Amino acid sequence: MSTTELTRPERVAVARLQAMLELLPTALDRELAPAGLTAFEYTLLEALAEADEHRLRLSALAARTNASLPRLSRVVTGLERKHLVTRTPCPADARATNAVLTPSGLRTYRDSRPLHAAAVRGMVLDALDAADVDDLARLTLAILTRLDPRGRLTVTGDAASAACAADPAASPEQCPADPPACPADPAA
Amino acid sequence: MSTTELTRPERVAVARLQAMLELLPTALDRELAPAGLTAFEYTLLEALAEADEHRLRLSALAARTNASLPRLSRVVTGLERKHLVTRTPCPADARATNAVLTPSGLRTYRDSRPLHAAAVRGMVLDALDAADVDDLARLTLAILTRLDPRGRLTVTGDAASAACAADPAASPEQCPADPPACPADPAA
DNA sequence: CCCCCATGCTTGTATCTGCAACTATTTGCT
DNA sequence: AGCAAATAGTTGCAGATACAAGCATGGGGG
Repeated sequence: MSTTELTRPERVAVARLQAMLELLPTALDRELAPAGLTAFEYTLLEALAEADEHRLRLSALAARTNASLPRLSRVVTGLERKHLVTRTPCPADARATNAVLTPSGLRTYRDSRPLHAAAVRGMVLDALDAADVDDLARLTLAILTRLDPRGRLTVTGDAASAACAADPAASPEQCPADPPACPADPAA
Repeated sequence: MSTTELTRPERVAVARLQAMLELLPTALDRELAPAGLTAFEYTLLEALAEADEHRLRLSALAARTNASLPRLSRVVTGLERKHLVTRTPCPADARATNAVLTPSGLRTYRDSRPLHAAAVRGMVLDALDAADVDDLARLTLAILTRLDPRGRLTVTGDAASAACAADPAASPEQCPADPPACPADPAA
């Protein structure tokens, strides 16, 4: 196992992985297009819908969705233009901004869920049985642990923390909550 | 297994897959940056280096790399600007254009291989054992078969054809060769 | 109390990508 | 032949992203 040459099974796996990396994101976006959303926008709405008060700091949202802050900022601007979210300043920290799901945004998210589920089923899950799904979860976790955007995964090194960063769908509220979770209700 | 709701293991697997889809491509590009290449450019050079006479029609190149023709055209233009490939008209079909690897391009590809291998190892393979690699190959094939860019995979439906389209690294010369492989040497 | 640095976010710029429209060439049908 | 449809590539245009720079606020030492 030299450091330069890959074995044949490795080359096969990597080539297929690369093909999937090339095809899956654009295919997902196309299937979600009827809802007027990109896959990434859907992910944002999902994160907000699951969040307490439907409200999350931009940096927290960026961390959960593995997006850079510049990117997130612009996408949120786009969602604001569509009246699906609003920006509200954080009373506790004037630097921070909360993204808040509007009623319309929540409705859009809920309306899009079946479409999203169908897309994911049609392109990924229908090709796999239950054991395959477990394998997929295992392999992706192993790979994600090595990708480690900043120290979010390896700082602690424990599987729970890794699973948290990788699985916004699993149990988002039990995560360490990167920032101390900005106060939610300024009007109360 | 209703058509709307996903099970929890499914959500976990999908969330991790999505995270990987978000992080892996940009991470690969960053690791390959020292070579002055994007991951996609490297893939193109690899395909040409493995091709007969280091020469491939643009449409064949696009098919092998799962890229759209417009995208490929522009990237090839970029590689031409760097003197890594040249465009040569196909004598047999005046519509077609061959991309040909220059000596400099071949050198660049060979020089970049260790860097690419190290990147792939560091971000993917080192996280997996031999059995995991097999699982990865199996899962990605299953998913790719359902993605099916045009009918390239399912037209025949047999595993060999699917493997061919998904595995340029496996045995590119045994593939059906989408176009009849344009004549190579106009000067001979 | 003030200065320095870290944090949170936004924006300018360059590049990339997809889609659609367009040109040129080949193929098939009559 | 002659014309319609398919194929091969290129390009205009709009939208998206990364990187770097910039701006404002917060948190500590001196």
